[in-house]
Amino acid sequence: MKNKNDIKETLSHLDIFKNCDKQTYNTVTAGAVTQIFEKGKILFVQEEQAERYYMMISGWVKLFRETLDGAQAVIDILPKSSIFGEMSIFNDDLYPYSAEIVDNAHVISLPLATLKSEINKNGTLTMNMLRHVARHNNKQGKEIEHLALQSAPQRIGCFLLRLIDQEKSGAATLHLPYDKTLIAARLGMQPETFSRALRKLRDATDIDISGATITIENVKNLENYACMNCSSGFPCKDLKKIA
Amino acid sequence: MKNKNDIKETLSHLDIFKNCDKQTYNTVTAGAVTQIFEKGKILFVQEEQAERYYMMISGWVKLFRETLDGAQAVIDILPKSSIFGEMSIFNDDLYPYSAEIVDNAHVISLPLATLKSEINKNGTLTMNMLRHVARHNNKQGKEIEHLALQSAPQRIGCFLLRLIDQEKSGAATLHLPYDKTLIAARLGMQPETFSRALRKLRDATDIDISGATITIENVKNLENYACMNCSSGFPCKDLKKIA
DNA sequence: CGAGGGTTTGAAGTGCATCAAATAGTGTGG
DNA sequence: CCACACTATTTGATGCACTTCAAACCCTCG
Repeated sequence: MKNKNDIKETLSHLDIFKNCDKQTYNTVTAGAVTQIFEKGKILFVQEEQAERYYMMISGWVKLFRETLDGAQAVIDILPKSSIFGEMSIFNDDLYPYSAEIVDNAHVISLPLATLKSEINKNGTLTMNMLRHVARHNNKQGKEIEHLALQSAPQRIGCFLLRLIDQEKSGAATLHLPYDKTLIAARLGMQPETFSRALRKLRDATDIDISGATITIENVKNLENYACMNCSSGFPCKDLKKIA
Repeated sequence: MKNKNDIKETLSHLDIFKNCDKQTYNTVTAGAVTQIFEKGKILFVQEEQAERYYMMISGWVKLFRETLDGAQAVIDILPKSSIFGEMSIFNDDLYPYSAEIVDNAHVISLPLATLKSEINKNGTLTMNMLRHVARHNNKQGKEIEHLALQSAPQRIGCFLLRLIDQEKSGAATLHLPYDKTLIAARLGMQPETFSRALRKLRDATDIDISGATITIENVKNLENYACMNCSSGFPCKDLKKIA
């Protein structure tokens, strides 16, 4: 359990609060509360009146939209230290997507109203929001490109590359975060396609797969394969930086 | 030919300059010049050092990115009163895409440097940029959804709906702006696919096609077909609002 | 051990891309 | 005004990638 000071400490690392003066910071974080949610919990649904925005401390959330015929588009699956729901202030105060916890999670939520009113008053905060939104923009741009130009195995490769932390030239081991069906949805493909595409990727790049654990001996190899028809040069650099 | 006052007048309608004080406005628009370009003119290429941003007065520009293997992804094709290149200030001052005139055009260009420095000083301008970027975000989000969930005929239908100005329930006539090959690229499909998909759309929705002129007797019909698996309800409302 | 969800595999279908060629349109110079 | 050249658009045939439907296989957990 976190107390008030812990919460403030955690929040202070967020991009959008960088360099903010004490006063503003205190105002904006005033209504913060932490909560624990289990897998399956729906935090909010799209088009609902937006009251609060959220920050992940641990666990994973799925952001998605549903179409009239019931199909679901997974927009993103966010790890810890990501924030979401904050874009509602530019969307007539309606959530632009739904959010569901997909792995037991610890989150902080904050009121949108104070953020919104402070943005109108405080220059630094506004600049931070601007930078934040602009980055998000870049990320989405890449996403569009990937959907249009990459094959299923390449999209998986790109996804794996973004999971690798260190920039080591040698081998890397990682294990997949949430379940494979979800990853498939995140990458816009069917579970079956994911399974087959992963095998194809293995055959093409000498990565090793055992269950949810993947070992990549030669990262460069994977980069060559995955980033071949991506415009942003090799390691999709911009995508990794962004929460 | 526009003189200095005409230019300022034109620019004052831009979203990003809304409500700005005289002082700021004059500073930011100081280096504005208008130019006329012919079809085929490349204004700038991706990753190039960004010095200026642009506003279309007439004609069309194509924004695109090229991948390592030479494939081209058309990001957007913008009509008059759109601005572009301005996002470079959040992209390390490099243009995030290339821009090519696709129809003889009249444009105003402005220096990025002043915009950037003013944004740091002026609250209203910053807020405007923020709103601008946030809208762009919404638009891109929809774009991703469309790529993932809509069929080729549906994407064309959606494109047509966005071209219809009036919200009349009856018939609507419109003619396609730039050539069909470009529309196909904009929608992420091959020209052949476009041609076939357009026929399929015609068969499904009773629209009438003769050359570049399209008559839609029953708009609701088209909406039903095109927006069926789109999450943003019927007439893709948000997309239309944005330049 | 047995139930149930996640994952893989197989077979068949669909949609879009690609290659190739015919056709329609457009602008040119004679 | 016509013939030619050139480009846009359409049409056909074929192939590949991903989806869909179905069934088997795991694996975990009660």
